[in-house]
Amino acid sequence: MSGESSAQEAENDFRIFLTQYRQHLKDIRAHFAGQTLDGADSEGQNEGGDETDDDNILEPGCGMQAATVTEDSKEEAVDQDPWTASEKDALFHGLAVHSRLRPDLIASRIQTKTIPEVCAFLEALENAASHHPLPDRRRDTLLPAMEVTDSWITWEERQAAHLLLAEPEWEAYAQDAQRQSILTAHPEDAPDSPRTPLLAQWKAQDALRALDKHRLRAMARILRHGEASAEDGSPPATSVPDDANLDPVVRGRSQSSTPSTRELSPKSRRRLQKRLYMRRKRAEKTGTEAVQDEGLLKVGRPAKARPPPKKTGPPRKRGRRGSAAEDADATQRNGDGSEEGEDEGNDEGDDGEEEAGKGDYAHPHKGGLTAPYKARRLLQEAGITPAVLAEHKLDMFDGIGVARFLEHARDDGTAISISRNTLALLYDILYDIVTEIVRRAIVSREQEVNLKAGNKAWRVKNPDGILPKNVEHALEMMGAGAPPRPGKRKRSADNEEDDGDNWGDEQEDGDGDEASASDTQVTSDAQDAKDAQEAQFDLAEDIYPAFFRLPSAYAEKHGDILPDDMDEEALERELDEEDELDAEDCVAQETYEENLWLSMQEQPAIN
DNA sequence: AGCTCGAGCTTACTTGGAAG
DNA sequence: CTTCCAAGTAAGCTCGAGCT
Repeated sequence: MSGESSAQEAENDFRIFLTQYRQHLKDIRAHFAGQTLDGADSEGQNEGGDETDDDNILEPGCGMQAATVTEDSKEEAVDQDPWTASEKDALFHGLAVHSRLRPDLIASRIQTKTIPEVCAFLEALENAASHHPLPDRRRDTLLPAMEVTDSWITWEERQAAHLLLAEPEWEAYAQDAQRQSILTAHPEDAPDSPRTPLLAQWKAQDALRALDKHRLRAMARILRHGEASAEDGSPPATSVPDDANLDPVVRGRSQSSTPSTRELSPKSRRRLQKRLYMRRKRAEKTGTEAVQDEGLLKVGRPAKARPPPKKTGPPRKRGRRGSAAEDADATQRNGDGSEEGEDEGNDEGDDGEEEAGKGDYAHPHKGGLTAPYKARRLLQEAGITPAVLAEHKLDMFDGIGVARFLEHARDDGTAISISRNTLALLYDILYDIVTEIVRRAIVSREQEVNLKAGNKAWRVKNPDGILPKNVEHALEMMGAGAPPRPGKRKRSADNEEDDGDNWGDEQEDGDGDEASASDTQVTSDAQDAKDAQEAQFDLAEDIYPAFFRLPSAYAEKHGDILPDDMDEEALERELDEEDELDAEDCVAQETYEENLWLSMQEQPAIN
C-alpha cells in the first residue's frame, strides 16, 4: 500500500491511543482525588463494599464521633480527640486512595490524627462490619487482573513515544493560548495595565522552565553573586553585573575586599597569607610582579589582544553579530588592560597578522558566544535575580552540583535538562523532611532536659541548645540511621587515638560544644566507604518507612493455614475451582484484548 | 608559619564544521 | 567566502590538606 495510507493509519492509531490514554489519566486522577470511576466521591464507601446498611452510621460527614460506630466497639474507638467530620472525610478519602493496610499514608493525609488513632478507627470499622456480615461474594464475580500480549505492549510503547514527542508542543500551545487570553483581557492602553509585569514574569518562567547544565551553572553564578553582595553589605544587585560594562581595573578587583588583617579570624588570616604567597610564587615563575592587594583577583584565563583588521580590503561585516558578542569582544580586549605585558602587544599591533602567530595576539578567528555564555545572557535578559530564584524555590540546591549530576546521568552524552517544577518539588520534600527532623530533635532535647532536671547527678550546660545526638535520635525515630559524618582524609595515628578518646568524652558531656561535634568524629575509612555506599542508595522511603497494618481478620486465621485434620476432598475441590477460575480468567483476558484491538478500528471522537 | 600539591573552578582561546 | 557555533583545551586563581 502507499505510504500515505499507512501514515493515515498511524495517525488514527495515535488518536485512539490518545483517547484511551486520556481516559486512563482521568481514572487515575479520580482515584487520587478519592473518587470512584463513575465520578462519585468516595464518601461513605469503604473498600470492598464493607458497609451496606451502615452507610448512615459510618458516613464521614455525619459529624458523629468514632465512638458511635457501634456499641461494642465503643471502648476501642474512644480516644481523647473525637473525630471531626472533616477528619472522617479525609480518612475515607485516604482509604479510597491507599488501602486499609497503610494507616501511615492515611494518617499523613488527615494530618491531625496519628497512626495509632487511624488504626483504632479502622479496628472499630472492622468490628462494626463483623456484626453486619456481608453477603457471600464469589470470587468469580470480581474482575480479574488483565494481562495483555507483547504485541499490544509494543503498540502502546510506539504510541507512547509519539506522545512523548507531541506533549511539550501541546503544552506550549495551551500555555500560549492561555497567555493570549490574559493579554486580551488586559488591553495595553488600559490604566494600571499588568501587562508589563506579566510579560516579565512569563519571560522569567520560560527561561527557567527546562534547566540544562548551562542554565544551572548560570543560576549558581547568580546566587553566588547575590551571596557575595550580601556578605559585603552592598545592596543586592537587581541583576547580575555584566562584566563587559565594568571598568577593567574595577572588574579585575571586583571581588576585592580589603579588611584589616587584624580584624580577620585566624582561619581567614591564614587563607590570605596563603593567597599572597601563591601570588608571589606565580609572579616569580612568570617573571612578573605579584599583586599585593588582599582582595580576590579576576579568575580565569587572561585575554589576549586581537590583531588589528586588515588595512586593505572591505571592512568586516558585523551585521548579524549580536550586541552581546560585541560586548564579549570588548570584554576580552578590556580584560587585557589590567594584565602585565599588555603594552608590548599593543605596540607591536601595527605589524598586523605577521605577528599574530607569535602568541602575542589571540587567534584572528574569533568564536561566537558559547553555550554557557548564552545561558548566562538568557537569564540576565529574563531578569533572573536571586530573589526570583528564591521565589521559584530554585535557591536550595547547588546548580553546579545538579549540572554535574545531569552530565553523568547519561552515558550516551544526550543533552538532558531538569524541570523547574522538579527542583521545586525536591525543595518541598527536603523542606518537609528537615522540618520534621528539627521538630523531633527539639522534642528529644526538651524531653532529655526535663528528665535530667529532676536528678542532681546530671549537669546540663546549655539546655537551649540542640545536640547532634538529638538530631541523630530524631533521625532514628523517623526510621533513618544517622548519616555518616564527614571524615577527614588522613590523620596520623596519634591524632586518631586522641580523637577516639575525645569522642567518648564528648558524648558524655557534649553540652559545651555542639557546633564542633563533627571534629570529634572517628570512623575507619572502611566504615566511611560502607556508609557512603549506603547513603548513596538512601531514598525518601528510607526516611519514612512504610507502616503496614494487617487487619485483625487476617491475624486470627494465621494459625489455620495448614490444619492437621485437613479435608483432602475439600482441598481437591477448591483446587479444581481454582483451575476453572484461572481458565475463565484466561478467556476473559483474551476477550478483553480482542475488544481492545476492535476498539482501535472504531473512529474515536476527536477532541 | 612557610611551603607544596592538587582539586575545583572560571575564563578565554582554538579550531573544525555548519550555515548563509 | 564569511560568519557563527560550540566542544575541547589552555591558562590562571583560590583553597583545602598535609608536611616540615
